Amino acid sequence: MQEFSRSLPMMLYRTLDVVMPRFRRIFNEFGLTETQWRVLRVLWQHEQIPFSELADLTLIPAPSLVGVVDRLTKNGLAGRRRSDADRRIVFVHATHRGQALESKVTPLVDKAYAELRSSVDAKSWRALLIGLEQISAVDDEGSKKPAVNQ
Amino acid sequence: MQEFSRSLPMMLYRTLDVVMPRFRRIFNEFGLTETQWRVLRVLWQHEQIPFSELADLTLIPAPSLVGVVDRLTKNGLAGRRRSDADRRIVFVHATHRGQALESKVTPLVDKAYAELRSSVDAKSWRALLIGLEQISAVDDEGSKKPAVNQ
DNA sequence: TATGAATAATTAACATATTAACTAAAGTGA
DNA sequence: TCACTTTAGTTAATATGTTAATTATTCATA
Repeated sequence: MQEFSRSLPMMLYRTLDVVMPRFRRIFNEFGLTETQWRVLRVLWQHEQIPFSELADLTLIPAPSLVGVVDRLTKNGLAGRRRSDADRRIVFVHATHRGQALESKVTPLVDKAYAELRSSVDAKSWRALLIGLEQISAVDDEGSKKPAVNQ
Repeated sequence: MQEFSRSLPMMLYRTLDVVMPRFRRIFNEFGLTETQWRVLRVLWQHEQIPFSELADLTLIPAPSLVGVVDRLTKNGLAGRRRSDADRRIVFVHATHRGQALESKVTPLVDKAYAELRSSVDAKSWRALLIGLEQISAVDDEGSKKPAVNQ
């Protein structure tokens, strides 16, 4: 695998290590973890959303998401309602307090994101996102779960 | 932050979600976790290495690495020796059993890596790595720890 | 309509991440 | 040499990730 530290996985991890701390500092100011913020970020654009869709959109594995929603609920930021049509489905939603956070956190996050983006030239930035898009479109032959668009 | 699912962090996480499962399946065949493999991968090229350097090269935070080395030690794959020159420093090394794994795991990992790489055209692959390199060179103004090259 | 397959969410067991605090050892200067 | 600071590794508390198994429903169909 060539230079280990230059392998794709290590480059991805290193990039996250450089990029995320600035965002986590913001989240922590509001008593949120990064994962909790990802959940709220999605809830803010959905009146309510099935648990499994929430897992897909946040990229949080379902077993982890159970605990995340538990803690958001305990902190009064989110809640659950079981579907009447299909009682297996659980809808998750943001409470008023959860919704109120959006206007406070979002500006700071947007600002940090703009700063990050401006620290790299536009062409490289675009090339990077396109490259990530391509790789993440590669499907894993060995995994059991078929791709969504299959 | 534009389309949330197209933001850089989410694209990075999604890419890892697509890329890593194929490798983890290999590691698991040998009773290794991904993190344990990253440690061994580095130990295989160092007779012994200071704990803090191991943390830097594997990108594993020190508090996590303590437990990882503990478990590798318990499984007879690695060990610790405290430095005589500076008794604060702990050297980590692979045992014979740990070293023996290299020739068994590496071919499978190399093969999976080659397959992944061949699933994307060479130009995009290079652009991607260059983009990651640039972003990971951006230093975080707010973080306490100064960059190594400062 | 009873029954086996499929689905959604959860639980369980273990490993790792995050942040802060702590201990032991070494370096520093009065 | 003593008090102060720094460094390396570790511990602690909490949150999340990974895999496999479980529970409750719903589906499909004989």
